[in-house]
Amino acid sequence: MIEISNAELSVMQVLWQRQLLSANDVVAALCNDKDWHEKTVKTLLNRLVSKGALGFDKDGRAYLYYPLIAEQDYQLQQGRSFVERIFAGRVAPLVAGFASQNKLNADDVQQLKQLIADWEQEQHHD
Amino acid sequence: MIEISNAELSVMQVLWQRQLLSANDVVAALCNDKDWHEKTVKTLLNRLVSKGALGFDKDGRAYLYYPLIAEQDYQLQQGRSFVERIFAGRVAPLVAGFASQNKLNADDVQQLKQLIADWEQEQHHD
DNA sequence: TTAATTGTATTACAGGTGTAATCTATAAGG
DNA sequence: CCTTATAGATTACACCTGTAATACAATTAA
Repeated sequence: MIEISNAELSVMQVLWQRQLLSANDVVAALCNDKDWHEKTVKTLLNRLVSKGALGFDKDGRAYLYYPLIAEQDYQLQQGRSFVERIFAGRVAPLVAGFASQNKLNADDVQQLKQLIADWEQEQHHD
Repeated sequence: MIEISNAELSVMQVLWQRQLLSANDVVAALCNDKDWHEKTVKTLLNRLVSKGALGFDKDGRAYLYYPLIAEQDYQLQQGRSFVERIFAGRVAPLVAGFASQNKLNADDVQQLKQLIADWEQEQHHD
């Protein structure tokens, strides 16, 4: 499994949102929030290419980067391994934590209800 | 915020389960599953003490270790920061991932329903 | 009382990470 | 053509982490 570090993840997130960006595009997108040097971002791009997380097409001298792994896949894999490590594999206690900190909103609850409904439907139809 | 590494976390988990264990107790508890050298576990104990995650009482020449941070606090903090990083702060998509991989069981669903009921109760009583 | 054992403390060392600076090759400008 | 700016490639460097080995101190055994 490809391991993506924290700083690298920020770069991936830019490219998950809009693909085929040049290094400078990525720098521009990131340096709004982050206070990173251009060289830092280029290092991260390089490392991500080495790791097989990004590919690129050449556009003259510059590269246009794109993700080689889908954000959803990454989220699934990370979610599973995180919940495994920290919550012994049970997701409900994590949600309980959010609830206890008032970090659930109506949207979340709506989505959760739908998930539960679907799950029960699935059970029933077995 | 205290940062606890992966290997260190395994040590913390032993001490969250039973406090006031000697280094050898921790080694014994861990070396059932993990294939770690005794020295490795002692290094981890040391690092955790340095980080302020563990304290100890002396028992003669040996130390008896105990956690200085509660597992629940750690879980809350990690849960929030993980969901923030990977899921833009929304917990429902993480649960959706579990559902999609058939990693929800009846217990989880029961707990989630209860959380939702409590949440709605809370809303209603505002 | 000296030697062996056993706890903790210190040191080791390679690979990953955050955070760049420098090198090198090429395209663009004069 | 020659110089400069600029793209990616290579190198840097300190700190963290996984994974111990070695050093030191005190207790126990002989």
